[in-house]
Amino acid sequence: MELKVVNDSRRAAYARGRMADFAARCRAAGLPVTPQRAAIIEALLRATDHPRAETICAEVRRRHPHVSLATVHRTLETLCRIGEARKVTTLHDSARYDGNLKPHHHVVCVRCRRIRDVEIAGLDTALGGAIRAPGFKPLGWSLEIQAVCDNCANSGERAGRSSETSGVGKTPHN
Amino acid sequence: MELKVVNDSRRAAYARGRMADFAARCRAAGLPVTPQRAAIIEALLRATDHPRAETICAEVRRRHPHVSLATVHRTLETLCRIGEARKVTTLHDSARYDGNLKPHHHVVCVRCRRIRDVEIAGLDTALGGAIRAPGFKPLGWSLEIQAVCDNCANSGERAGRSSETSGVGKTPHN
DNA sequence: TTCTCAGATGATAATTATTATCGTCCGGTA
DNA sequence: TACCGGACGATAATAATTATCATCTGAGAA
Ligand SMILES: [Mn+2]
Ligand SMILES: [Mn+2]
Ligand SMILES: [Zn+2]
Ligand SMILES: [Zn+2]
Repeated sequence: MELKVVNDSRRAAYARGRMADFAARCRAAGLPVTPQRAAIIEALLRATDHPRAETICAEVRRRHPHVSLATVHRTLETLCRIGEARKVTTLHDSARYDGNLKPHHHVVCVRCRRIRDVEIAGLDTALGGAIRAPGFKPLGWSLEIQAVCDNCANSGERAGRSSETSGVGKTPHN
Repeated sequence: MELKVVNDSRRAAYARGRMADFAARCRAAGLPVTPQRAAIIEALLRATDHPRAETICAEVRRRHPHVSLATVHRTLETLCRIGEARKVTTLHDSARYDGNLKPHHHVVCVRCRRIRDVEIAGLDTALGGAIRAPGFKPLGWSLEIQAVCDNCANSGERAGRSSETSGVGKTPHN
């Protein structure tokens, strides 16, 4: 299993491609194309470090000093909803603790935020030899499986917060 | 690669074992053994769903109605620091967004919270066939590698928040 | 082009989670 | 049993996010 840190040099081309049809994709999603939205996706695509709302806001304000931080928050969630961005941190709202010290991984229900332990035989052994990220000293790793639990699947209701749709797509990984 | 949801039935025995030497391990870490600490670790070990501070507080208050929520927060962080618990959510403090829609994973510096993209050839293919968690409909997954970046390793300073030590251990996974 | 309006934005208040402060209390040791 | 440093409870402060609401604007209709 080969690990490599993604090369920044390809980002520019990727970003340009994404910006090219951004307006069209907005309209396809039924959203007006506002200058704020364009500036925000542009800043997000330019960033290589998975920025927070406030960082993006600061970046956007260099050209559009009037934009509100609330708009940046709202827009980022909107971009996640229409699949133009994703949230790296699916469980950032409140800290969750674990008393189980044995190596294991987690499956998370994106609706009710239930978290259950899972063991994946062979994964840790396979990764153990492969994790050599240049520029970083690895300490450990954890796999999070995003899912919908049977409870939530049956009852159409949402027990969790608003972020069900953000960050997780249909395709493997997000 | 075989995935299985961890059986609850083994939890009771595990919890009993952990409680047995909890006092000793506290003293070994130089911490007084207070009734609050015992009650909190007990509640955490009893829980199977990776509770939040407030949930644990509610549970603890059934027997000790006087405990403060602040103490529960403090104690959970302390337990993480001495390795009696861990935080499932290493990046819960503020949301981080990603414009890169291509399947990839992340390496996170536990000090400055820098997040970089990594690609791990073969991982997604290997997991794709294996992810069948009973009770859950999987939507996707993501691997987070905890690490210390070279910047932080050199400068002994901490640029990030307090949670460097919590949640991540020396051993693979955490 | 001008008109119209649903929805977007900005300003700001409210909410939520967490951490800091500080006076009092107590576990551990002599 | 008396002492002391750290832990606790109460509460204030902070940080991130979300809600509210008056105003503005993108985009289709005329
Ligand atoms: Mn767990
Ligand atoms: Mn990424
Ligand atoms: Zn659920
Ligand atoms: Zn760092």
